[in-house]
Amino acid sequence: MKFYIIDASSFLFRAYFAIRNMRAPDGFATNALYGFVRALLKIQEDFHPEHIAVVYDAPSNKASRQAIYPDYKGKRNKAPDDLPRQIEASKDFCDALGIPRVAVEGVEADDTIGTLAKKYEKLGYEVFIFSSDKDLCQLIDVKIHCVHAHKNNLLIKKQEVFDLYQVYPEEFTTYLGLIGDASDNIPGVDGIGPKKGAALIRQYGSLDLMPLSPENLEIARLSKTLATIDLHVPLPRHLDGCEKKPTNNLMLGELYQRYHFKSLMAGLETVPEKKGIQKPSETVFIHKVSEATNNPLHFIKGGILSLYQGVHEEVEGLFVSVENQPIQFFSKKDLQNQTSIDFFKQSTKIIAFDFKYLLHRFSDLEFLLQKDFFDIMVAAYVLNPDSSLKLADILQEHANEHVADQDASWFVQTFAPLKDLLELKIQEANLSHVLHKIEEPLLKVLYKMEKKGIYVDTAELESLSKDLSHACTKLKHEVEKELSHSINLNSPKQLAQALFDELKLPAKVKGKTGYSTSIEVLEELRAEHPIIEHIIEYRSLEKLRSTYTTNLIDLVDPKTKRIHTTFSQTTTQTGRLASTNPNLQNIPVRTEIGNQIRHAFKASPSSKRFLSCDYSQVELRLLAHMSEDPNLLKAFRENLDIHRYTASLVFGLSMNDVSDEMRFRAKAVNFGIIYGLGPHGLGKQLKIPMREASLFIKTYFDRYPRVEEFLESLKEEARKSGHSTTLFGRKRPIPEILNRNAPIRAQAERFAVNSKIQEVNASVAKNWGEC
DNA sequence: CTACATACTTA
DNA sequence: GTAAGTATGTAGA
Repeated sequence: MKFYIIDASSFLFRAYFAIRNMRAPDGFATNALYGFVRALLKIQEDFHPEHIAVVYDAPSNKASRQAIYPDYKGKRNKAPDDLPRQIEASKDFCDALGIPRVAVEGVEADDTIGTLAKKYEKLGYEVFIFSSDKDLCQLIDVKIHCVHAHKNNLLIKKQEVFDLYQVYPEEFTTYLGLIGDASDNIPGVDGIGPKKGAALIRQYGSLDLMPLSPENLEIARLSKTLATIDLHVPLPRHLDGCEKKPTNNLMLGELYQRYHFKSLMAGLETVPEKKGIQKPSETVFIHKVSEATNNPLHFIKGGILSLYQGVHEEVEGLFVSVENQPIQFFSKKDLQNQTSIDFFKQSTKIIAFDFKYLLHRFSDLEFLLQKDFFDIMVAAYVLNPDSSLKLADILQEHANEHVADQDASWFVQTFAPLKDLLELKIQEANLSHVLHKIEEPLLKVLYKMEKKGIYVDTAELESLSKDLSHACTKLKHEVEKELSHSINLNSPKQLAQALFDELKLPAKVKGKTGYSTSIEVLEELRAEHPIIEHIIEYRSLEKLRSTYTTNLIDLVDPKTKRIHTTFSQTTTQTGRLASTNPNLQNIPVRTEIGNQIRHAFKASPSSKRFLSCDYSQVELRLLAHMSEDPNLLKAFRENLDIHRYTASLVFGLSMNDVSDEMRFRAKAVNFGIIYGLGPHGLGKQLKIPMREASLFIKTYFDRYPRVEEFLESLKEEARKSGHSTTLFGRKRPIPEILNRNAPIRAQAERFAVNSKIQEVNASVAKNWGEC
């Protein structure tokens, strides 16, 4: 037996903000109403509930929470003017659809929902609560679940709550007590957010055991009380049933008419037909058929398989299209059976969208990596790194097909013709080498790297994390002592107020939201006040702590005890890779503590060596190669210190006479050149006047004349063709190169200069064997 | 909740 | 002054 509870305000509020400008002919706003009705219809269609209730707020002005904390729900009281009428109207729709409504006088919906859920749980029902209010997570129990209707009916059980928040449902009120809840105006403890809150609960369990100041403990307790749902609301006796009654079609039709819901009106009688690609007549469900018969699969000999990952009838799996065959669907479980595996083994070629991700998700099919494959996402990226890589957009752009629907079986049958189109365009654009010789071999390597993961010594990170925590707390206290009040140093807003309003330090740089407190600004203020030093140190340490210790530890896979990053092959404008979850490309290295973090990456206990390799000055070497500048070539041929050498040329001294300051400046120019930097930028970087910087750059080009010519040729090429091209033919559109607005044009020129150098670098790194 | 801004990390 | 990603806070939908 299942019982469904719907949180009316959650749906109404959400729709109110999500849908714009919807009105009935008489001017009555209908945006929230429409979204709400759509949601009810969808729930009805998806779940066919027999026992169900829609719950409404009915708080009086003396609601109990306001008695405790006058500001409670302060923000929510500013409900928009045209919402209350829609809330009232929504009740008519419930009645027309035969769905019981529940509202208890003087009681908020949360409390009514909680009481109802517990009551029906006791009666032996499995309870599903539809709401996007996270407060309700505290109700989740073995037989009570929440459903996120806006996230494809995502079911939230105990474990999901933990996955989302790192706390269990029974700890949820404590959690809210700590972190607060902005939408309900529950204050929470200052400076404690989801991460800290969860960590405190993991470490100490209850509020009383936590190291909170008496003041904060008081706030946390009060907040917890406010966030706790009352499970003993007096329910009216007639609620015993909560049975769904038949829909009153006549009444529903009238309501649709009144509010002008034309699209829904159509739904009363017939289902509208879809346009575009013909929907396949049939999807064969392997998991159903294979149980019933012995020969379920549409076998192939040497066929091309199109694969697309998706969800069908609430089962995750793979849609497979073979020429002239019905679409076949394999659930994850199906893929473990040998007959299925044999089916895939017979194929000769695979067409997929994001093949690397697909293989991670269906690792039983890992062997497909050995086959000839074509990845639609990667191909579209090679053609144009700037365009959208969503499948629907690719179809639109390259095949002029409108597939707005997210129906996976529609997508998968477009793969074969789409592949032919993309392949043709790639040949025309001379990009076959990039796709087939660089990106496709790389995809396999990346898959293996991600799967293998990298070992990291978590004990070392834990210990660093503790040290950093202590150091940060101490620095924070020092700052608070000076200011004589508490402050959240992570808040630029609070910091700016303290520095520029309270301490009256000179504010210079302004951003969109107020005065900047960036590192450059703070460096300037160093001498002005002793706390600046503390703030600078806090900043860098807190960054290391939050991003590179705690977060990194969380990302160690419990099964493999290693970190498995995801490399994105299709993100950057220049052909570089990007790394996420975590980003392993920006592990600290510059500072002492940064280095300690990097050293936690080491040989795993079961291996002997950890090998680290790096190209030295690869971009400057490429610049030397492509420009053929004699001086730059000489420097690399003779293996000189390139920055020192540049300084000796620019300052007209022997290498031995170059001072550290001179080398520093030359280094800035060497790097700056690669980024297309001009006098303004160099001046800012080196803190010298623009005139001086300008002269500096001029001298630089005098000594490296072919470099100047080369950079100019890059801009010229972009002006002529509208894009940057590399040695291998990879292209990046640079449309603004002829823009009449000088700053925009200048930026486009910088893109043109940098893109080629960075692109060749990326291609060399991606596949040195082919270069 | 989502999107943006700020600040910081790397090559 | 190019190319990225993440944590955090904040405002507006």
